[in-house]
Amino acid sequence: MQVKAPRGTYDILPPDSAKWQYIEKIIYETAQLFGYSEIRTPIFEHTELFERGVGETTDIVTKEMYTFADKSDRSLTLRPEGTASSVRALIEHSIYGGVMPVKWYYSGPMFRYDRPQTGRFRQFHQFGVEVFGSNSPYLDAEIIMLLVKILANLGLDDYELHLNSVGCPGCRENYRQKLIAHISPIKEKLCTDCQARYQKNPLRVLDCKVKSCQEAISGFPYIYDSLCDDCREHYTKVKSALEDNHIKYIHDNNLVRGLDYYTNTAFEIHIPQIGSQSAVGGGGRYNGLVKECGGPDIPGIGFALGMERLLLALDSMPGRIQPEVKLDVFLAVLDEKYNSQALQVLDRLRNSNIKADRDYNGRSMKAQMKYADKLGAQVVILMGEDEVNHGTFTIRNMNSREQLEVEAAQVIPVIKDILA
RNA sequence: GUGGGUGUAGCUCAGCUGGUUAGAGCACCAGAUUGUGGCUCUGGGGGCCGUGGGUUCGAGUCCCAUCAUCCACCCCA
Repeated sequence: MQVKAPRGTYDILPPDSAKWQYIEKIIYETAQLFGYSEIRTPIFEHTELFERGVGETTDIVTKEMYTFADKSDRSLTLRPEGTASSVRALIEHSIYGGVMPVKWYYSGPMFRYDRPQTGRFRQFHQFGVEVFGSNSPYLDAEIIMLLVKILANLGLDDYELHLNSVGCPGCRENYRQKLIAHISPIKEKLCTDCQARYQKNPLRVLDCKVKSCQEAISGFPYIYDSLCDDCREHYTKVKSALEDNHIKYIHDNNLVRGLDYYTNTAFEIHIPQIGSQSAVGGGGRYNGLVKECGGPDIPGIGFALGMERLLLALDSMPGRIQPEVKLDVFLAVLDEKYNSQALQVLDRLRNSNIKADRDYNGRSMKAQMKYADKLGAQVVILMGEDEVNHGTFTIRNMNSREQLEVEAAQVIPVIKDILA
């Protein structure tokens, strides 16, 4: 049996690869406009990093990691997300000793052993940003503005921005107690998952998708009401900054992030029309994470975008992108004795920044014309006995069907004129 | 990890209640007189009918398993 790509992985081939290049370019340029610089970290890390950084009780760590032992029996893990590596790099290179805040972006494949589904793969791609060294609520607002700007530049405007604050560890403990107190009396009404987890992490019950749980918890206290003065003030400033900048958001009391390290501001972007995996991006503040990973006590905030989901969203909104890699010039070589000479002609065209190609499979002239048409060539250059003898080339405009014979030296200007 | 759907040419699919050399459209290649594309016509190449078992005189068609894929749950980006 032939070998296929492993479950949950896939190949990105033309013409789809052009779509990827298109959205990557827009995203990187937007991030750079906001003052971010790129980092590239390893695709695998010590398993311990993710256990510490992502949280040992999370689903990601407990059941979704690609963990393996190398030949020296080190336990390594294919990265399931990008924040932990960023934090590790920040600490390892003592970046916090320099100018703060540090604004980074990254992009690349992530790995999670999940059941594949629409918008969910085992190897998927994320773009993310991280900022270290500032606790300003206006930075929270700016990072959300970056996220919104990226979506706008991609032509995506039909989305929902959900916002909440999960407070600091103090608020959370306070809230946890309140929640447990409220859930305990009616725990029989909850699904088995929630019954199992409400003691340890009652926050998870809030965004449980089971209807009966949602019904059971209606009227329950919100974390917003348990925020301490500092956290409440922080959240209020974030909201008003967004309002001042005309960013529409939905305060979502049920939004709690799945990763343990989040504090204060949490946000998610949803595009419902792409299916049940509607979260295109999400992030928040993680003020305790750097310290937790062995660094100094400095705050951080970031978000990640799911590239596959962005593509799904763009595909669901027709006409958003149609990047075509068309050929400028096709060189039809009418006699094989000019094969080598033809390469020189192509070289000259390409040196003038003209996208040019030719046939290598011995096609007839007619077949070469068809081939040129399929490649989307705007111009065909004919190179046959007549032309070579006269020191000229015949240039055919494929759109107007006009043809003219020009001196060798005039070929590039004439073609540039047609392409312009 | 749970539930359901689907696996026939590169792609989209047809193949009636099991019956002889497995089809269509699109795509690909070649022709329709001399060195000319998009339309049309003609011809051609290409399928261990996902894989492995089983039932049967006979299986693309029925049964089981397995793998893959899709949809949803779960989780998340």
